[in-house]
Amino acid sequence: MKSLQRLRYFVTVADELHFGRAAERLHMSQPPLSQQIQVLETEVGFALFDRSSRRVVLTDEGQALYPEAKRLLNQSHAFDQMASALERGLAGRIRVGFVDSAAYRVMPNLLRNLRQQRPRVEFELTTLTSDLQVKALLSGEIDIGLARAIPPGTTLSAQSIHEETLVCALSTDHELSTRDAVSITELRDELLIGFNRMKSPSLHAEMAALFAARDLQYDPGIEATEYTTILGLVAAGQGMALVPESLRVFRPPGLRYVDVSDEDATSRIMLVARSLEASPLTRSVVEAASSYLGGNPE
Amino acid sequence: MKSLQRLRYFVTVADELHFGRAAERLHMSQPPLSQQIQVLETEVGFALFDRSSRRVVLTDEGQALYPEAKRLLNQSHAFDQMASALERGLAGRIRVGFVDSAAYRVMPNLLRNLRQQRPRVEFELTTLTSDLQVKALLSGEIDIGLARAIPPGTTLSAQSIHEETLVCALSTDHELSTRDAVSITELRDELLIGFNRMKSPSLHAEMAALFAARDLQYDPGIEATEYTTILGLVAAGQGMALVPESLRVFRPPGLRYVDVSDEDATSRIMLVARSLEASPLTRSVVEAASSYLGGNPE
DNA sequence: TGCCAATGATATCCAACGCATATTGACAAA
DNA sequence: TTTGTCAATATGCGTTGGATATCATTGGCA
Repeated sequence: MKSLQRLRYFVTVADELHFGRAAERLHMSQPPLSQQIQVLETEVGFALFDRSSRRVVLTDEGQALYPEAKRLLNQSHAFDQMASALERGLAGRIRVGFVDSAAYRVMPNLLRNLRQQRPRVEFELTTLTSDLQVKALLSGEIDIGLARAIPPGTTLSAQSIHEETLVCALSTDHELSTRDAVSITELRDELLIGFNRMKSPSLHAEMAALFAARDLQYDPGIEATEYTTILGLVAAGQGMALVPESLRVFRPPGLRYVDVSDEDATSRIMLVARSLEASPLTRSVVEAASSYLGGNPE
Repeated sequence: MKSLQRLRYFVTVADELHFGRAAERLHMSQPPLSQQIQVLETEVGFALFDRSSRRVVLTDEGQALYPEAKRLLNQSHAFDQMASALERGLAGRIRVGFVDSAAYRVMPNLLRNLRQQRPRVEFELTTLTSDLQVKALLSGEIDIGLARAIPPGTTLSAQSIHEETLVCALSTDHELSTRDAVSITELRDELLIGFNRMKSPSLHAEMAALFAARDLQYDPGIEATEYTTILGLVAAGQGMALVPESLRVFRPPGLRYVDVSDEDATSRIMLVARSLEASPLTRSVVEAASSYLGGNPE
């Protein structure tokens, strides 16, 4: 097929069975329409219409070709739709990095929401620690991050998308395990398990700040890089830890969660992206994600 | 989408990732190719390629659009295939009329063969007596007929596609029913059941000629318009009949078939079509059908 | 560091294509 | 026979898409 335009002419004439009316619908005059149909007929090698000055009908071949032409025009429309969606950032592939602790509540909820709002966007998911997300964003390996803490002074844009209270995870053997709630100051002499200060400096710093506000030192005796590891160690009786409450879905034997009474004992999940140089797609997805704003359906 | 040509350019450049080579493959020079890509990029509203003077890569959006473009080009190719098939008579819808006695052997075999040779042709089948087929052909109601006898002097083209011997169908009560074979002259005084001479004059005439060659009168006492009716009457003891041997598949109780010894006691099925004014499709199907020539797989 | 080869973009020109207007030709109804 | 309708033909023109020539950028290499 040489020209989609001619095909539109064919379909329109086939629909109207009248050159004059078809030309009108196509916003053109009748003679060139007749010409273009003739051109198409020589292209395919047979007559598409039987026409007298009184009536126009499709030939058998024209009838057989009509649905094929329709299909082609539909496909052309689909192409335009796709191009338009891509232009407005409503379609494409976007790479998302997220902390493993978001995998159980925040990420599933957000993803369900995004898939609904941006059905033509494909998401490529990777779990990364908060600090690795920053690196991956800056190097272009991911487009969006869901991090718990980001270091200050980057060129990244960030906004809180979900906030939750911290709870204290401790062994069922521990004397505090029967309490309804504990305060951070009560943890002064406890053995804490926390994030690796080399691999996750930002998260470590956030906890340190929480303790410093109470003139306490945050100095975990054991360090890990994932919440699941930390919880495993707690269950094994190696110490206690402050973790976001969404981690409560983990209930290994020997482990108990106790509320933390301090108002500021919270952890936020930030939506992070390159502020400059963000593609329309990224911008569009960030916009869709921020309208979600941590709503918690369950 | 405005132009399929531009889309071909896009796909080719995306395949080669090199404007010079792509232009070569497209049998054109490089500058207009660059131009057309630029035109396409303004049409869709975003860049399709990231290009330096050293290397060309698809943008994310270009990558997302590529499969859609491929689909569109595939559909275009399908359209061309269809047009070409229609032009050469390899596709379309063709209306076939056939005598009911061909429904049991000739028509199924022929149809199986045709579907294989012309997979894109749709067949619309109607049973019609030989003489009605002639009328339907001339009025354009059918395109091809499978008839046992056609009147002389029409503008129709006809060729034998299947020839079979006649057998004598008679009641098991009849004295000849135990014979291995009978000759036509032996039927001189028998009560015959034959075709209606008004509704099927050609078929009647053919039988009459067979008898006349032996100085016999063909004068059936009972007339019908379908072989199945005739056989039913024979089984009911109303008389005997000469029928094509393919009717032997009908074995109602009380009916027996006996060979006819006369060499010329045959019936042919003719492939009939309008000789002038035949569409390429009809011509093509006639050609395919005549190559089959009554081969009898079983 | 500076030159060269490779490669895509730009400039300019021209032929072909597709559209418009005006007119003709065919055909059916009054 | 006339008239009205409708598609086809004739002619002219602006736009598009192609070619050739040239420029600009960049990475490799001496």
